[in-house]
Amino acid sequence: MSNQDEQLLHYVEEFGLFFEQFGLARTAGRMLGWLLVCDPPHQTMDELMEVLQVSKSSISTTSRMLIQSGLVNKVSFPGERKDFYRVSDDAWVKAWLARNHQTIAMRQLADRGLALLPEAELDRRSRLETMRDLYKFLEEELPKLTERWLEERAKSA
Amino acid sequence: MSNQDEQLLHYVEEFGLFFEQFGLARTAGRMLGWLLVCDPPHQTMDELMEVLQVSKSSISTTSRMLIQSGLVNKVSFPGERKDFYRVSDDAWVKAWLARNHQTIAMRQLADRGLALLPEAELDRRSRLETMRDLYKFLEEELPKLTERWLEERAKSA
DNA sequence: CTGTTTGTTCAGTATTGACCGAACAAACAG
DNA sequence: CTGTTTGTTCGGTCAATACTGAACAAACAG
Repeated sequence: MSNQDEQLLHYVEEFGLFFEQFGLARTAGRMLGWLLVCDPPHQTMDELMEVLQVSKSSISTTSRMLIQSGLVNKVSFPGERKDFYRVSDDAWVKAWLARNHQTIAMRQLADRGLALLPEAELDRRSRLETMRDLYKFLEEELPKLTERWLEERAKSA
Repeated sequence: MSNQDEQLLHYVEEFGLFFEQFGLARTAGRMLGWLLVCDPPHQTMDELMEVLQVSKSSISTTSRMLIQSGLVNKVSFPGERKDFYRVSDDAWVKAWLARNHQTIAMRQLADRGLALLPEAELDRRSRLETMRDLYKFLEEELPKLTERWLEERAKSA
């Protein structure tokens, strides 16, 4: 194994650990990391098993999850029986949009709490209102930011 | 127990489950949820034990973590030996800032990967560049958004 | 100084979930 | 039809971790 491959594998581990912080499975992070640096960009299950040193079943389960979340695509080629996996072109926009959705969920959560507190108890409501106001603001502003990014991206391409 | 208390406890459970999604411990989410709706806003360990039905040691560990993350403050009162816990005034801004920091970490992660790939292999670098470009954009724009929020907040207060 | 209140730390337990190997299913080649 | 390739599903195992109870430490009251 070349020196560069060794460094890349180390990097892939780092990638796995990083995404583990966010509740993603270790293997999912590693697979994503490898698919970002591998050559060619599309890889088979066998190749992933070999590189990441995990079982076929892990690859199967993990890839299904990554595909479900939109970060990875399954690709096929004529005359080739194996499936290939590669990172989605818009993987990171998808990831970013998923986080925007979380802010909506936060605002909704705050609202559900406020619905349980009497209108009259102003002081008691203020904590949840602070929460709701921030996430409401983000709920409105983040899509604009995303839009700006997509435009800027389209221009430079 | 009143009907409202029952609904609130249900809500607190919901809160716990929601934050569990993000890797936060169940109890931490429950505690945060309760501290958002309780009356008065400051609560003792004993009260939290009673309401959340968890051990003293759990409250101790969990509160320390929540204080560490800046979401909760420890408060005391003259002539009162017990400690009180309450949600921090700027808890949600803190939470939001923590997420901004994650985008920085993402950009750095992408850059570390790019450092391992030869300058010449343009195709191979493009995946990581896509990742880095988005998070670079967010790294620059999110602080501006936060700033706007703080100004708006200051005005209406 | 003695006993009580308050909070932290630690060893043990239980639950969750990621991973593996094997059995299975489906598609294809000969 | 038969055997091979490819991928999924499922039961079992192992590791991580949240939680508990008990022992401990620290601060205070009498």
